[in-house]
Amino acid sequence: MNRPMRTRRQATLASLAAELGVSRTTVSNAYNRPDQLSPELRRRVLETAKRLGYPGPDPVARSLRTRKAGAVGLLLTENLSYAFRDPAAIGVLEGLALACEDAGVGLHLVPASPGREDVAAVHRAGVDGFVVYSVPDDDPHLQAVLQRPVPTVIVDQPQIDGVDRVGPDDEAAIVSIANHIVSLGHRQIGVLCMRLGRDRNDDFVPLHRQQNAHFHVQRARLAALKRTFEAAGVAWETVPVVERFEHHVDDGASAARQLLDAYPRVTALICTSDILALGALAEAGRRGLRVPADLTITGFDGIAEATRAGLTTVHQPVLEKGKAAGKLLLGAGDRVAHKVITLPTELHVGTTSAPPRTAEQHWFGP
Amino acid sequence: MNRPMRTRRQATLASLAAELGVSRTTVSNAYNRPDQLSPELRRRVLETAKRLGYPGPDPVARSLRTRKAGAVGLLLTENLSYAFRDPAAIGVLEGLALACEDAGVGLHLVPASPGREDVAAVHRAGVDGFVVYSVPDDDPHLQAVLQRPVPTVIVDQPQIDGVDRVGPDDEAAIVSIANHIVSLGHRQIGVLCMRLGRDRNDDFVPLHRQQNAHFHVQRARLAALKRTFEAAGVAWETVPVVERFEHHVDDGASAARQLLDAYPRVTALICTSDILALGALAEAGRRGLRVPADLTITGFDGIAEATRAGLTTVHQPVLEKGKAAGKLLLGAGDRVAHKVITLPTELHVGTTSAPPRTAEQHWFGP
DNA sequence: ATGAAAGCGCTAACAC
DNA sequence: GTGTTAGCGCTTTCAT
Repeated sequence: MNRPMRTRRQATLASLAAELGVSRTTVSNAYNRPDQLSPELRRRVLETAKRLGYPGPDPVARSLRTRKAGAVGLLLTENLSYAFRDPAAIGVLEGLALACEDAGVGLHLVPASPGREDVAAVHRAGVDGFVVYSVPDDDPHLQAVLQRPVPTVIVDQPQIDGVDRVGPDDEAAIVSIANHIVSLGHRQIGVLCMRLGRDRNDDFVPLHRQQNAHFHVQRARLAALKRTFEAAGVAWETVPVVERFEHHVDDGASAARQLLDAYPRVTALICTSDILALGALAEAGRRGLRVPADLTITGFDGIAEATRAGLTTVHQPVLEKGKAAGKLLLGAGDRVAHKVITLPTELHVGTTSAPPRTAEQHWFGP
Repeated sequence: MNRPMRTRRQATLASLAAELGVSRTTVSNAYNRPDQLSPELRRRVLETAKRLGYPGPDPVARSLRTRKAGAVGLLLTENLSYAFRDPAAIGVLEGLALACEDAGVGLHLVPASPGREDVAAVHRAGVDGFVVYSVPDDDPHLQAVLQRPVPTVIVDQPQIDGVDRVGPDDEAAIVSIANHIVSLGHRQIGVLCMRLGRDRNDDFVPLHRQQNAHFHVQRARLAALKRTFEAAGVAWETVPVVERFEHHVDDGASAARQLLDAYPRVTALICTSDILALGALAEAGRRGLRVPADLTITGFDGIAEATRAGLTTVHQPVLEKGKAAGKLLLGAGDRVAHKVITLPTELHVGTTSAPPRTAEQHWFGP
């Protein structure tokens, strides 16, 4: 296998045409519309191209002319490690990539860490549309995306009027978890949640922060929990909520530790992600708490590892989410009305939830 | 938050300039070289732009002019699910994405499933270079990439003269595993390996297929094993090698089953990836074989789950691999000589390897 | 500090 | 089946 020359693009479509003594159109057709010229001529063109080291039409020039970049951008503001280590995020990425593959278009990951307020990358991306995945509602990159005159689909959050969106039925999902917990009899609960804004707060979350969370999904989940538990007679102000900025299993563990240290009487820990729940599970083990006898723990997402661990959680179809976003975007055409696609979720009751030990057991127990 | 108009790009840099009664240069400068015009004029330009709904310079046109796409392509020929479900591959992807982020360039995933022989996507990608990850040496997409007049870096495989490459010291790695097994005293071994070519062969692997494998890495690993074991007096023709086309834990399990059914006297199973090894581990459990007392199992990669499982394996720095590839590509400039970067690996002896039960134990055992 | 001129490399009408 | 004509929207010397 020998290397082609790596010198600066020497031949262009025009020079090839000149060399051959034909028009540029003909050369262009040789590549793009084989049926528009005689096979013989086409053969000659391609052969000469090879001889001259002409690599075929320049993709950028073609894009300019055709007004199609052949790629969709993916905005994923969280720092990448956050995304690449969350199986749920990877599922979305895979689904989106699958949809792109089907359509034969590339998937362009936009470099946008939370640190760099540098929105230029969004402007520089040669894409026909954007998928935005789970960013806070005040994200400057998102603003920049919405400025671009191309269709956009948001996955999960935020919810923005007039912008296509695909996400799970979050409301129903979290309510199903909450009802499960309530009906088991739990009244002393605690909540572990993911970051609520772009600022770090690895601590308990006061009410106003819960209500002003910049991540719509987390905000909605907390609100739904509040509603459900208050309906069951639990005063939400008494429910401890602990937040973590990072999203690894260890963070779930430390959050659980912080919460249980301060509220040892809690009988159920509701986590807004499986990752956090897996950490909580580990922490429970470390403290000698039996799950679910001593402590009920629930997650959210339904990732494979959670299933293996028997976690009670709500499963959401992440792969489908990504696929749906891709299809929605690629089929956007000149659609007038915008679309919101809501995907179903499903409560999976595992082996980590059970009724709380009764008050008697607590007071007179072993 | 209100939606910008989604109508076809109405304003261009030229029309903006006309509207303002200034030259296009000035408008361009307002965006790209703020120091080249008076703050006052710049303000006017930007404001008018907003009023006219001009979204800023078109990225594709800019790319054509500057001859910089601001993105690197990633060719990942395997079907995406293969890649997105292998933690080692994800590590590479993350590392590469990190490097791109640092440099402020996008990462363009090229749609190229093995099914679609459609190489056009490679031609259509507006990128400044390519990273190719672990493809067979006869991959047509790879050919297409090499045709393009942009720098290319190959990760892992194949090895091609004159093309930059970054990969682990595979040779040393696999030899360290082999020596470990040999020195423990194993002589009855079996091997589980990943796909050796683009054709499916979920079965035992005859010698000629081993030697002609189109995946360089697998070929090299098998060759190194052969060498090492023959030096220890094991005739390689007697060593069963089972191949799997897919690469999930279940595939490792079924491969182990196939091998152990036919060769029950095997005392050590060498797997060319941790995923396969995890499957083998599961299968061993299913058969009531104790690991490592009854059966030694080793992996390759050092993924997190393997570490948790205590697997004896060779760890390779996947994140670094991706980062190195990105840096190499982005720093390529007009370098003359090509580079090969070899990353160190490390044998991690876990709890899945031990000396074999002696012949006596085999024959007169319980 | 601003403008005029000259393409970057290609494709799409439309004519022949 | 092949060529002619016109840009796509922008940046960049080089003048002024």
